[in-house]
Amino acid sequence: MGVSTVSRVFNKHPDVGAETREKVLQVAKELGYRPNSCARQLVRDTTETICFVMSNRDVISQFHSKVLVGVEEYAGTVAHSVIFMRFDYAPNTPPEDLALPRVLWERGTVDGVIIAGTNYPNFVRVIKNLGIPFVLFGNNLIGRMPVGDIDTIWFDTEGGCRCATEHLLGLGHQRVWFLGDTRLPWYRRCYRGYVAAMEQQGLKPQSLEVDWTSSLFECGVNAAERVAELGEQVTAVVAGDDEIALGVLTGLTRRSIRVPEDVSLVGFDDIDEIKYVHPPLTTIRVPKEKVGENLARVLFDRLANPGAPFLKRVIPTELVVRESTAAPKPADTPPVLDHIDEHEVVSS
Amino acid sequence: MGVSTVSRVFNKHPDVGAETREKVLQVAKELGYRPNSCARQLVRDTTETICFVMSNRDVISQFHSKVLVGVEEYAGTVAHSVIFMRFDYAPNTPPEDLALPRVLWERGTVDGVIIAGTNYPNFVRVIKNLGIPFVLFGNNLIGRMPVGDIDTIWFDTEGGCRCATEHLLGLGHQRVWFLGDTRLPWYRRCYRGYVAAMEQQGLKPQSLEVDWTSSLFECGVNAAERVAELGEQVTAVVAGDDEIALGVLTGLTRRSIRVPEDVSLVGFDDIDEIKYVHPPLTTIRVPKEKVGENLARVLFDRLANPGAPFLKRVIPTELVVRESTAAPKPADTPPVLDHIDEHEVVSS
DNA sequence: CTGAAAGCGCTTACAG
DNA sequence: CTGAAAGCGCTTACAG
Repeated sequence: MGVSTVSRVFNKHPDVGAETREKVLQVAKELGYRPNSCARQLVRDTTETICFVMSNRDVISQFHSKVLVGVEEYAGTVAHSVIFMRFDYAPNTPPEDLALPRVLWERGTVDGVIIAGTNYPNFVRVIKNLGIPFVLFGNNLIGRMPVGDIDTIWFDTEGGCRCATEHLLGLGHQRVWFLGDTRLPWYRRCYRGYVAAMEQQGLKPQSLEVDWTSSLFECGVNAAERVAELGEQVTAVVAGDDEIALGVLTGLTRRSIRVPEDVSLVGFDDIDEIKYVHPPLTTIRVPKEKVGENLARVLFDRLANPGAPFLKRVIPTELVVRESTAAPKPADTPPVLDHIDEHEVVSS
Repeated sequence: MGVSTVSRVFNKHPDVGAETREKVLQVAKELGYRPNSCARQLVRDTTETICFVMSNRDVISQFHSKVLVGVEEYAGTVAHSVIFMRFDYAPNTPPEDLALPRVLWERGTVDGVIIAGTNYPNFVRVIKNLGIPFVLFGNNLIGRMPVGDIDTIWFDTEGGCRCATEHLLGLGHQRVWFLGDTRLPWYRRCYRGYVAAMEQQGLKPQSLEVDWTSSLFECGVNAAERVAELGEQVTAVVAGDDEIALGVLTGLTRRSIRVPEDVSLVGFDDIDEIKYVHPPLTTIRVPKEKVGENLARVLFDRLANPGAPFLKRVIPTELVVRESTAAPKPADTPPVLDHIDEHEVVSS
């Protein structure tokens, strides 16, 4: 019984005699034989593995958890495993000085890489120059970088935020403010969507100014103070993400400003937590697993077809209306006093 | 320039001439040579990889996110990558029928595996019988299984819950109820800790009965109804985990039962969300990254020393007092009416 | 349908 | 200090 026959049996090669096959399987079972994938990978020049790198993050956010699951799931359908790896680097390190982790630097470990987390052009360039097939999660890229010669997956921040703003305008709001750190590209995109919706209605876009050095939640809490100061000038706020919105909600609640009776509030992301708060937040849902699935799909497409044109794929986002948004109160109606009853009415 | 010299240079072998080394590095750079780890692994009979399997879970919980990070971090220190893999199986499948994923079944893919997620004895047995080095995260194991011949890592549920209960008793509570689905082993351990603390004080342990078929959050909400019915008979509740506690908090708030003024509440886990709620929950902190680190550490110890005695390591948990627990109100004092002011006092 | 042989890209004794 | 040679466990033409 030659070794090549055993190989054929285990690779389900068609032309091998039925009884030979049985015998091989039989003997293999008795001997506890299990093929060595490393040897196979060496000769076939494929690693059956991709790498999911999460750059510059200490924790796996809920978003990244779900993206990772989406990636793992899709990879499974094409018989690939996924290595999860964190990787920290400085934005300013010149590409030639950037020390890559072994998994990426060496050959024979991964067929391709998905670049997630927060990224900067230097790292992306290194991977590109090395010739490793990859796809980049675009939303959290910081810094100028042409994306014409790479594959990127995005979710639609601008469209989502525009939609959120339009939802508020549709409810009759006019004094809608934006809250987000517009120095960061993802909040800037968010802001653009907000501005587009406002200007469409001839309304003036306005941004709540806060100090962005604390945690997002705390910044939200602080922003609530600004909202309190502005009083009647703000009837709704569009937050750059749910964590900020959660802070705003907490800050407003502490000041007895009611959501949505006094101020409507909308977040972005649709993290699970916003179901636990009172009231549950209206938000823009990002299809996180789908982002992961697309990252993987595009990577495997690239692997299968290295010469194909590069892709920039944008995944649509979706408005989820919950209980934190309502029509603004008519200016001359006195506020309802009973908090609990008021809310029961709204949520029914 | 022989291939063995190149190998020596890249493996930092000491006895290689300085100028030879330089030349090799020089030429390697010019040619863009990068070693193939797959070939190295084949000859060295090590994969430089471990597998983190998360069994029977659709999503990566916050707990598992952090455990995974802990694992990845430790693995990095010993130059190993970690493959993240979900794996679903039925509890009742006989071990011999359990179809293992390739990564585990074949040789040469991983040196060892960390079994996390929710597990049953059948899968653990298969891995054990296959002879793959592994360590099991014990807390979410369901079903009877001797752990004398395997390595397990646990966090201390019973001690934590006992500590939480003692905290309440120390505040003067007597009518402390437990809430958790005691058909599941982790809540049962929690319950045991609660019972131990109660009985120590000569108090009768009592468990809130609810239907456990909905989500944990919903079950908590429903339990709040029972609390409302019981009225003065319950001054504090010990929840089996934070998600349940969050449900209880929401349910109580909807019924205008104040936490902690009317009822004290303590959770278990210390998930991030409980900082966003009002009041922030007292809970038992599980050191999640440390659980991950220990899973990895014990696995690599096992790899280094296959004959060592098997280990059951229990990671201590820790009480975190926040604002959801306070002394019970004196029976004859009328309840304070102003919700906001009352809370400001408590939280200061 | 089956087996002997070459070869994947390394590492590691073994000579020199 | 350096190189030729064997070998890791497979796959895949190539003969038969």
